[in-house]
Amino acid sequence: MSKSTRFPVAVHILTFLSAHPGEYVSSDAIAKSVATNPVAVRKILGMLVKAGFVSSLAGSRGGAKLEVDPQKLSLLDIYQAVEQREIFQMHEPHPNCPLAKGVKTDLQQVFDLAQTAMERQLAAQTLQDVSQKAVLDFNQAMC
Amino acid sequence: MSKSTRFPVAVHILTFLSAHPGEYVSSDAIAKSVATNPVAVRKILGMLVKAGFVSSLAGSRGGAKLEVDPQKLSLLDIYQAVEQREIFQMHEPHPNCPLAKGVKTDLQQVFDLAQTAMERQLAAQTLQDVSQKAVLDFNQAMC
DNA sequence: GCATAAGTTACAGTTACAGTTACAAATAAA
DNA sequence: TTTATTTGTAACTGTAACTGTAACTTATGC
Repeated sequence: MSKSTRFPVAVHILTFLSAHPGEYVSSDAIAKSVATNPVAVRKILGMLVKAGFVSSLAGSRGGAKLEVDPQKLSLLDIYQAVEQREIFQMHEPHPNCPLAKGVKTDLQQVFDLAQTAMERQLAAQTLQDVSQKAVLDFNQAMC
Repeated sequence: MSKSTRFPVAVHILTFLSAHPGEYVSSDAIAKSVATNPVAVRKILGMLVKAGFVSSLAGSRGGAKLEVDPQKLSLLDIYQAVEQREIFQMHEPHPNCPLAKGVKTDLQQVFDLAQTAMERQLAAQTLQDVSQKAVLDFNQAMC
């Protein structure tokens, strides 16, 4: 796979916003910390706005602002907002082969179990958990 | 991600082999059941040979043969043989930003926990578990 | 009006996967 | 020994996704 880094970038963005509570932060400022370009940041910010985690304001002195409590935002929430895909993807086996049918059914069940186990771990962590230390460090020495 | 279907295809291949114990099966026959082409099957078979799960024989009446007990081969074994990638990939944030550093460290830990939880589910299932029913169906009605 | 900034679209570059073709090497069977 | 079969591998193509860049529109504050 050419893998997406949308999920870690989204967490990074939200952490950045949580370090500036109540302020509108520009995609340009965020892009510097993430080490990417403002358009990439805005694309992901758009998904976070759709999910209701962030609000944005166009124009001078505009930007993005965190709209939820970092303690109440789980990593699973973030993951599902920006990365809706499932980990495993089934292939499309021969439709008339009974062996293929059996494999498909059983494997899909295992895939679901594995995905759920993974998601349970993400659900157990909040944005606060992963951003608290980072924000403290940040406030002592800005980028 | 453009996602790989190597893992489910590998399970399918191994199930097919387990339905023909002691026989050498050609990549062509397997390809028909998987609904792909023989070269794709041989590529994955090559990984399974490297992992020691399968042996192969070139030439007339050659093919691939299962070399392990389906009850002792976990889905995690198969997954790791054909799909070495990690689910989540970190981005490369600004090296001098303390906020970025903190996020990176904490997120990596969460990624590891989530990946481990997923792998534990795969480790709990054997090839036998997912192939048993399929093989029975298959022996009643071949593809 | 002007500067700033989000939002969107379009395009190029990169990477990964899947499928196909081709061919050398190995092996069994005639 | 010759022939047919089959693996193993390399090369190439097409497709899809992600990233980065540029250009443009829209919205807002000064």
